Amino acid sequence: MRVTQQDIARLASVSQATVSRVVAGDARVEDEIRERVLGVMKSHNYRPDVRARSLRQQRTHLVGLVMKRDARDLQGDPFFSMFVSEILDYLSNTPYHLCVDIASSAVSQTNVYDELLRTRRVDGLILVESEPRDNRATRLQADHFPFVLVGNPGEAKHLHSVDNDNVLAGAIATQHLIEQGYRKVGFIAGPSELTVSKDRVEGYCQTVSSAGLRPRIWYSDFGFDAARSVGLQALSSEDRPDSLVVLDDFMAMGVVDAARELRLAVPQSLGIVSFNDTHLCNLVPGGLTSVSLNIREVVRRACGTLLRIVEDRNEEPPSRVVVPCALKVRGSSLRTPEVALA
Amino acid sequence: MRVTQQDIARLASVSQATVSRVVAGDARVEDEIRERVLGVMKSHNYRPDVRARSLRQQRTHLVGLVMKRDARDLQGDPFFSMFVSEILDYLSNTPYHLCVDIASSAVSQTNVYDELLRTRRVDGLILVESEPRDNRATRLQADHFPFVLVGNPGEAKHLHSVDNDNVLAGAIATQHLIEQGYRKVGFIAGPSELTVSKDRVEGYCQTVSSAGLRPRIWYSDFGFDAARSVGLQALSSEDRPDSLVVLDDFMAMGVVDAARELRLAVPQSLGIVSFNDTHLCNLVPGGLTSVSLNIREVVRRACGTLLRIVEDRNEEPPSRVVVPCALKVRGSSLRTPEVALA
DNA sequence: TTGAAAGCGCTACCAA
DNA sequence: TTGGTAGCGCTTTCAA
Repeated sequence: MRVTQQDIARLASVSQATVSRVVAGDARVEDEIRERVLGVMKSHNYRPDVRARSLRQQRTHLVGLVMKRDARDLQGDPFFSMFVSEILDYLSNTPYHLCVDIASSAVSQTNVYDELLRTRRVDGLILVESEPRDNRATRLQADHFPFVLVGNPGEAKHLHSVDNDNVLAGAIATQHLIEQGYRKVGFIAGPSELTVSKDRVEGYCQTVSSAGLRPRIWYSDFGFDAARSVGLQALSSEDRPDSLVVLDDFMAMGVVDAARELRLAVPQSLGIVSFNDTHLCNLVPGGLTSVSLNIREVVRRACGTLLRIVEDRNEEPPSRVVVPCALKVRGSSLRTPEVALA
Repeated sequence: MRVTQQDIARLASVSQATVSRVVAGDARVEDEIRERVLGVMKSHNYRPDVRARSLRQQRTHLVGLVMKRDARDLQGDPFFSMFVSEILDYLSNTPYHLCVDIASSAVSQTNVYDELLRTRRVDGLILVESEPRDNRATRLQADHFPFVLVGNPGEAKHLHSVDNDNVLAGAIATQHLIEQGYRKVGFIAGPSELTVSKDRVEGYCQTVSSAGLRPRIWYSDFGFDAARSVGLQALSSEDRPDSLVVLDDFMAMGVVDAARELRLAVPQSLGIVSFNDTHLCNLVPGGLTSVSLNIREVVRRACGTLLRIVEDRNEEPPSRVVVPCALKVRGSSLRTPEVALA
């Protein structure tokens, strides 16, 4: 059977309350007694039961991550593993653990929300990839539930969020291609409801317009295969773009593959810029130019905020953190490679 | 304040025990009363508190995944995201959730073990990438704690495990290269203590020996960069191998990059075969030949077993499941491409 | 069929 | 400084 504080108390001839104090590191315990209790705890390999503690303290020391995407789309997506491993890295220096869930449909999403939060399974949530009219956030707020949105809160102002300026990111990517001399700059976006996608498209549109160019936009699902087939379609169209901004590295790899199939040389016949700056960028011959969103920093800020508002029971006023992004130029967008070497 | 069964009971003019029965779906409640209680529950948006339930039932409905690797190595590793997303996919049809942790050093590993298990944070564990002398398994067994090892249990027989036959997998990869006419077949392994690595090396050694060839083995850390530099080293050696078996796809990408830098054509001057058959395999021009370990099946069997032994309190006798693996031939190992097209 | 009550293991309050 | 004790919200006997 399991060893409880009651058992330790009996064996050390003290009250259970005293054992609790020793566990909590309370100073008001005589050294001699403390030693005795610690000795018994050690010899019986005692560890407190977090379930009881959670119930009592109204705190589980668990934070939830809800990815809003189909599990199959996540397959091999490096953004996901970067994101998760950065969270784990951050939490490993705290008493918190991570509970991951995934929700694709709106229904399962509400279920996850209910199961995770209303049941008090987790103390707080990290939300990613919100839609503009995201009812999750509204519901969480109504319940005064601690959460941090990684993404653009849009209209919803009174919430904690950490994000890049994705309009800017889209603009940076586009501007770079234009500066490299591309004139038919296209954009392969993600699902059209997503704010990340919308924002980058907006930055893209502003930039091509300013340059007197015409926008060409294609929407694709996430993932290699989806982007690959949309890429094939885009590159087979009559008015073929000479360069593409692609929503993320993984999708960009699909586009690279499409270009390969159509025997379009990158970057000569097709310039490519994407986002996230994951390891994938080094896998393309010559490298894939990508806008680094500094995911590590985004995650650290998000986790930091979340733990703070969890600890102070959501008293802290809503904050919005914008993490700067930066273009990482590699071969896929360099029509003039000698410049890169300079 | 939070709505409890007590509140519902008062509002519905019944006892708290009756509310509990309604929640549990107990048949012994009069229909009229059930309706009334359900009505109050709905109108007050009641959800049971899993913390209290966990304490009472001695069950958290949480399973733990402990990855034994440095968080930074996980960056962008598609194996990780495949593994996790398959688990999430499986669990989404069950009342269980996933708690992920990561441990690099032996110390942090013991901490994770203690924190997760002895504190009863999770009901059971999935262990991956064991070393041969893995004390985690021994400790877990001593405590009669439900867990499933994904990997080779080695000497430790009396535990649940799910695995591929990695000796066979190593042999299949090697045999394929030999059949393709490569004669200096090398192996870039992972950390030498790891059983996966050991087993595949063993299969490799057996196969090259049977073919009258000499083994050439290099050890590398996980990850793209580490494999890349070991690859550079291997391919710069005097007695350069004409082909390489690489421990996983991600590392293989590093080797591909190394080959590119050394201007070695794949597959003409260098044949490559790796393991896992992740999406990365399609990112290499011509494709990367890889041994599919059928991760989805491995995960499903592991989760299935784990939930069974969690539910029956570890009564089920230890089982070992071996999931078959299969070679997926792509361009990186095909010296005679026309054969592939046939 | 229903309610009263015990208790899961812990924290924290109040007395002594 | 220590012990007694009241819950945290729930499930599950045991009586009624």
